[in-house]
This record gives sequence, C-alpha cells and structure tokens, in this order.
Amino acid sequence: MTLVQIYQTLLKEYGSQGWWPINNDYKKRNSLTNEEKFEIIIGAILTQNTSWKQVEKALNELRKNNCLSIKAILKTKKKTLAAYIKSSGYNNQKAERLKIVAAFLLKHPLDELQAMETEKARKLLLSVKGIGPETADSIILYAFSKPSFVIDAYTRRIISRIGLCQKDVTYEELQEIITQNISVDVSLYNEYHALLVEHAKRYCQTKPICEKCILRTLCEKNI
DNA sequence: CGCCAGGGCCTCA
DNA sequence: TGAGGCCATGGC
Repeated sequence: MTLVQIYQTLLKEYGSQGWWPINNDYKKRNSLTNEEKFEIIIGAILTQNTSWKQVEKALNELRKNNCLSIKAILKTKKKTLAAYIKSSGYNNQKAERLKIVAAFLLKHPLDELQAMETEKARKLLLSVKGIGPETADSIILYAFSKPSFVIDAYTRRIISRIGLCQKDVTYEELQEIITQNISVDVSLYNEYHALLVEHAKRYCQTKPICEKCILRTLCEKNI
C-alpha cells in the first residue's frame, strides 16, 4: 500500500477535515487574519502531548479573559496565564512558552514570518524555546499555509503499523519517507495529517481496533 | 484506578 | 545523538 493510496482511502472514508480549528470551528478557509494565525500558534503550543478538547477549553478561557493577543499575554502574570490554561496540562511550562512565543512574535511579526522562505521560517521557529519540530511544522503548515509535513505520534503509529517505517523512526526520517512519496501541496499536507489524526482516534488507537479498520486489508502487519 | 492525550527540554553518557 | 526523566490535567 502506498502513501498516496492511504491518503485516498482515508479521504474517501472520513472526508475533508477542515483543519486547523479556529474559534472552536472546523471549516475550510481561503485566507487567515493575523488574529487567526496567532490563535493557531497558541493552540499548537497548548496541544503538545494533550488532547485538543482540553486545548479548546484553555483557548476559550484565554478568549474570555481577552488574553488571545501578543500584548495581553506579555502583560498577564505567568501565574494568571497558567490558571487560564490549566485544562491543557503542563500549564506552568506552557504559560512560560506562551510568553516566550509572544515575545518572539513581537520581534518577528507574523507578516515577516509569512513572507519568509519555508525552510528559513522553520529554522527560526525551531530556535524558539518551546517550539520543537511538530509545533514548528504545524505553525508553518496551518498558520502560514506553506508545505511542511507534520509528523506526530499518530503518524508514526499508523505508518509503522502498516509497515512503511520502523516504530522508532525519527521525526526527520519519517518526514522524508512521506514527502518523498507524495506531491508537495499545502492542501494535501493539511488534509493528510488531519486524516491520520482522525484515523488514529477512531481505530488505530494504542490498542488498535483492526476489525473495523478501513486500511486493514492493505496493512502489512494485519494484526 | 491506570492509561493516555495532535511534545519538548534537560541531563548524562 | 539518543535514551530516560520530567512536566500536569482531565476523559474514559
């Protein structure tokens, strides 16, 4: 089974996912405001090793307290920020990260990052403490609409179970494997990652529900 | 009650 | 550069 076939199968099964959710809403958008891009960046940090449901609550708390802007995050006490985002877990650490990112965006405004070449923006984002490869790729792909394929635990799980990579494959290795086998296309990258997440949530869980898996017949492991 | 969730940093070899 | 510990809350 090829990576293209996997994508086509998942898309046919689940349909377009409408990522990234903004203001509690999944839908396709043709362009994003800076406010929306900022919310994506904050969400990308809050969702680190945390389910999106908890992140939505945290984002809504921030919104309710007028704390979804660079200035507001910078002037709000870390303790207060941590209380707002409590539901998303690791809240002290994430409060610190939000402040670091806000300061970073003050120095490098969204328009500047948007205009940057993809690899350059990625490296710059990776230099920020609290932004690792997945968060950086999520920001580039979903906030800036540039092709940087997002690898996460779900991607690694599904692709390794199918047999297209080792289960301890590194981030960059798996990113290579995938991008070498599909075309460079923002919509494709966007949809593919979202579909993998959906599939992992529904069937390819830590304890997989293989009987109901749409990829079952093509899965080499065929658990 | 234990496991797990749309990771990343630090430390120590 | 890679493995292991740590960060924390809430759903199930």
